[in-house]
Amino acid sequence: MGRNPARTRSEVISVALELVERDGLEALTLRGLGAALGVGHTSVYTHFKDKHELIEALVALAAADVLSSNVPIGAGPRTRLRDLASRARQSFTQHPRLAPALLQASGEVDSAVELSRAILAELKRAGLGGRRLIVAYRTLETYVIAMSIFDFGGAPHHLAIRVARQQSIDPATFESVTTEAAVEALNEEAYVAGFELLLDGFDIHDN
Amino acid sequence: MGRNPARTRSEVISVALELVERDGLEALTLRGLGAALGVGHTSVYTHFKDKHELIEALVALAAADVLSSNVPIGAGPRTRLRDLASRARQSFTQHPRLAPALLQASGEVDSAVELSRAILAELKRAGLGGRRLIVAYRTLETYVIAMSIFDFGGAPHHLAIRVARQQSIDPATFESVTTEAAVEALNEEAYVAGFELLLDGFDIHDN
DNA sequence: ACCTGAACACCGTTCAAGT
DNA sequence: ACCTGAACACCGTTCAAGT
Repeated sequence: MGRNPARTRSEVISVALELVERDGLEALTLRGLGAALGVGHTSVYTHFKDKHELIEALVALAAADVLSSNVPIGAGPRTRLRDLASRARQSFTQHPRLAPALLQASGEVDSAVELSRAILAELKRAGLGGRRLIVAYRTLETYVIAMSIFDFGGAPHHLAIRVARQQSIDPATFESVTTEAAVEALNEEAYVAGFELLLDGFDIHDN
Repeated sequence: MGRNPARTRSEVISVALELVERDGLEALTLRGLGAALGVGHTSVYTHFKDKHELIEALVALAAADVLSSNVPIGAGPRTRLRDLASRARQSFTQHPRLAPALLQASGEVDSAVELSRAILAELKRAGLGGRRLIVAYRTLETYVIAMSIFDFGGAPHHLAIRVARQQSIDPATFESVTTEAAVEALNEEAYVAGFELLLDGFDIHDN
């Protein structure tokens, strides 16, 4: 009958993303999405051949603008890498409910590829080459993506609480480790500490 | 009617794990599992109140024996940590198809908690304390789990191929980076390199 | 205690049909 | 091009029933 007004592809994506953010990825349903759009559930097939293709679009959006420009031109390789990495971390963690999908899809996500190319370029600029270049590249890239996805998968918080409980940890330290805000801050601090140590170890400087 | 022979809980788990290893986690179906067991699909509810509970059991098994003893007694903290970490990495990567479930569940997995406690103990033995202890612990633990889960999520292989294709990389290097075996070796090399750099950076020695 | 089959409320996907 | 509703083959889960 075609009585309802038409939805654009990006309308569908953004409503789907809202649903995922509210109820989680596993709760995303074509039927529920149709209802949220005020449309029959089979209308989604106008824009996406598959539920899988829809999720791919969500992942692509979540991982987008890793390299949204304004990276300080003229900066040294170390500064550039740090900036690049934290931008990637940000975009990978903006939508934590998508983490499981990201885990499977990141090989196909354009912005992940962009990140890879940028990392490689900066490492070359820092003077690395040969096998050492390849290893450093792989370590840094995996570090950024894996640490970021994992931090916001929800696991670390429960883990911290359980560990703190079983260790005989003084109350102040316990508090500083198990509060949700504290865990987030600690995740960030641990990420930064590790990243800087890797940059040190691979001899990457701004020179 | 109860005509079929009874299945034990661990029989159910091991057959389910076989199915997951062959067809992936998303293909695990109570009905399919029942068929594989030669049993009505509702029989699974005898041992598990939920599909979720079944998957939790699979994850627990996959992450088990992280600390299956025979860690060289008398060894220094650095050696112990290296050993602990590689054992954890091994057990986390033995069942790559479970990676998505692991990502969500690792906070509840006993062996992950064991790993945490062991890491903390060794770091203390290495002389770390206060905030520095906490940060080092968090960085190392997340590094081991996240890098291991991510390496075997399947993403890196496709990523390597796409990047190598877009860079102007000489054929020999291309081959050394995109062969499946090469990717696996590179993942391992990158993991080890990063881990040693972190140990260096946190001043962890065998003393 | 363990298995069974029917039933229920849900899925994703296809398709002929409408505008 | 986009929406629709019915239909199909699947899900997980519940439950009364068997042994």
